[in-house]
Amino acid sequence: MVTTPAESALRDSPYHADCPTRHILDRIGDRWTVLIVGALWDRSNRFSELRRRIEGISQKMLTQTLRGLERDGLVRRTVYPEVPVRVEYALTEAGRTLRKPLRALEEWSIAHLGDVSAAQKAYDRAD
Amino acid sequence: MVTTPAESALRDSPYHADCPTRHILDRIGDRWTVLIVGALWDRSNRFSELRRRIEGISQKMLTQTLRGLERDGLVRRTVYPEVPVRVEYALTEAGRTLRKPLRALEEWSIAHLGDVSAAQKAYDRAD
DNA sequence: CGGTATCCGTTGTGATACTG
DNA sequence: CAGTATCACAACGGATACCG
Repeated sequence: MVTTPAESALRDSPYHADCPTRHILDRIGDRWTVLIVGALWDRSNRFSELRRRIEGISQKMLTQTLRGLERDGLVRRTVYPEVPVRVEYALTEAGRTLRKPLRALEEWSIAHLGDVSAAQKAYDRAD
Repeated sequence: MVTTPAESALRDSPYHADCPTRHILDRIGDRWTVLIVGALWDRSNRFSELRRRIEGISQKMLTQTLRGLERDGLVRRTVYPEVPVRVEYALTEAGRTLRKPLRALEEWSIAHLGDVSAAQKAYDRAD
């Protein structure tokens, strides 16, 4: 039997810091991670390629987010010692397993974000 | 046909700010939302009850997070004008639809967080 | 090319005091 | 009981300059 978010969310303490769902949100909940994972979905990318494809990301945040993903074993960094140096980033097998939960999030968004937006407008008009 | 995170993540601009997956992460990616949704999973709760059940949450963050969920139509707030006043919070039908994506996140966490933790240790030992 | 280092504004969160 | 108001502080992220 699989536990529900409801059950596990309240099973742990203190601060429920080890709620499993909170842990993955710490991992993918930031501004850039899902965009990088998305960009690496089909094939590996060079650093500069990622920078171009992900509009608005700074060099700092691209490096920082990639380092985090590499540290967690979700992305593999490969350096080809050519001149100039070439660095390729690719999802690992573990990284690919993110597909299912990310897909679930995306499907919810597509199905419900219109309602959420309407609810916000109604709420703001009311008060 | 359903789009993948990979495809949709890079379709939009600028900053890919309207990637659907990013939008739901803006909604549930904070520190307290999933814990509150979890606490409301089976039944409605009073304000003080939520405060007791969710260890470590401050009054400010509980209020603030509940207001956001109410504004988005995911939680319904009901005031019973007794003395002293009683306020009940419950998930709406829309709020209950979060079950599927939250469950997917939780299953990933349970299946993979051990590997992630091991990868972190290996990475930190290496460098 | 693929980074690091530094500075700095913004945002998220917590502590505390007060209120209808 | 269920909040609101205010202050303080740390983390996040962007801009810029520099480097192997």
